[in-house]
Amino acid sequence: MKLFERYPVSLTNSLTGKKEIFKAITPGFVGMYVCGPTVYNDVHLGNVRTFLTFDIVARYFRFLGYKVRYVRNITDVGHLENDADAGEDKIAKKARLEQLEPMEVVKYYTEGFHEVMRQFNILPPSIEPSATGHILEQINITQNLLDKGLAYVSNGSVYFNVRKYNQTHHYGILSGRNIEELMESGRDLENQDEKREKIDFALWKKASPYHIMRWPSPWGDGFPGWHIECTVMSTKYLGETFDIHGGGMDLKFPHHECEIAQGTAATGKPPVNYWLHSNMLTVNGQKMSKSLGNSFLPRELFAGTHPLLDKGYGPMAVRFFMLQSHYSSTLDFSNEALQAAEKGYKKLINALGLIKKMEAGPAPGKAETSAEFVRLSRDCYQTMSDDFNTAKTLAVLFEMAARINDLKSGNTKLTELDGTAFAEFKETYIGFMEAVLGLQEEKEQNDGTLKGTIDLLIDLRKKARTDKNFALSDKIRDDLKKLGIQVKDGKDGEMTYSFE
RNA sequence: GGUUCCGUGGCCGAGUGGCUAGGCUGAGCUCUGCAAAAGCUCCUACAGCGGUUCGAAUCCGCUCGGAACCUCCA
Repeated sequence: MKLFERYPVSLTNSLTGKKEIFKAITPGFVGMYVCGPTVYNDVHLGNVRTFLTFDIVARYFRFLGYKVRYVRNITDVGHLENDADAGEDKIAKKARLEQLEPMEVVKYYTEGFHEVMRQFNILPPSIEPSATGHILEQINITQNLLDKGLAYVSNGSVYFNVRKYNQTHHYGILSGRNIEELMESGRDLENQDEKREKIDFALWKKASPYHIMRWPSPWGDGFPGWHIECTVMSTKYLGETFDIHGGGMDLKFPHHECEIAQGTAATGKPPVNYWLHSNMLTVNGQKMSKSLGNSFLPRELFAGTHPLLDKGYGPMAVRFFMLQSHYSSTLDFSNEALQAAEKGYKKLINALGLIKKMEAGPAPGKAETSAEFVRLSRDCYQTMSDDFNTAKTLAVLFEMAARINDLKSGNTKLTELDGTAFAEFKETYIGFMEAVLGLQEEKEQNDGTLKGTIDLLIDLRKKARTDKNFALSDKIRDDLKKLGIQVKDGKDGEMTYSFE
């Protein structure tokens, strides 16, 4: 029996607002699309949270034995400033401001994005398509929608006819809106006389003579609208209907709503079975965003240079911090919370190091103790299968860590466990820590010289303790502590150390 | 104004009808030459008011407070 049959995953589908049992379109396979970054600027921590959420989703599905095709795009054209149809292209604007080729902007920030993903141990997707690499497909689907009468050409641009679509489908199905309300509440924007209705959105935009990003099309030189790229790239690599579409909560409307409308209009089928939305990272209760000026850059966080931080935090501590809450809840970012997370993270990592070195004997062990270890192992699967509840899973891992420390200190003897129970426990703890949650040891910044020097001091301290020269042994320990190296005395004279 | 969500112990945060979440902090104990680490114990909460129910943090209503979306945003 496959793991995913034993621990079926339930997830909250934004489309229905309910928790549903996940059923793959093709048994054993998962197709997932996630809206990636627009590469016109540095990614901040709020962005990281979303990509972390779906990293966990992909990792867990794989861990359960699914074959996952995870597509996450790079938006390198078409994402407009201010308003989806009247503003300036974000990439083009940045390129103009910095006097760069658009592709220079794109390359620079794409690499920056990848570097940040690596630092947080967020695994790369299976396919990372870019919008500019799919101009033809975007033109084709736009033509398709025109042919079906669901789009219209206006002054060299092409717009999706929302009202027409709404006659046979529900525009607003995802965000719980109806077009009458939208017509009333939407803001009146300038330069929109090209559109028949203000809720219509651009599939293709005509390029002004000065616009630097442009492609020829049946409607003249121009560039694709924002929403269409995701429809094109998701269906191209995952099929007309695929399993999961993810993204940040703030993309639910209008972006994902438009994707549903376009996709459904083009193929006659709903594009996605399960919509997943990750909630926002907040600072003092407010959404972290570039426009509000309250965003943190990863490098500010690592170095501790942001005014709101007392010190720097490693990417793994931050990863742990984010995993302590459920992806569907907002998470408030604060110095205190981060400090607490750092300590908790170290506890789990310490236990990870310990259990890796432990081996159980073939002894039959005590039934009661063995049963508890097995129960904890299964709880990990149960909590993760319950809508990827990483917070609950961490709670189980903390219990497991306590048991590991018991084994280390001898409170529980390894011989009390039967071999299979211990093996399952060990495999589960390591698997959930590393493969599922992606928590690993922070990269040590020390080299061989430092390590050798510390080992020498430790040897001297051992000698001093054997000689009962506690003044000297304490001095070595205290002075190392001042340098940020914590020496711990174990039983039978062994010593370990860790960096703080 | 419309749509949606949230308000949990000193702090962060799970939890959607009955059973200890967990982490951090603080106090105590055990272990230790002393520490650290670790284990154990304690501090035990659900914004307010009303209702449903044998029973509610969990369902319903109202009030107060906060947030997101309706404009680019992960």
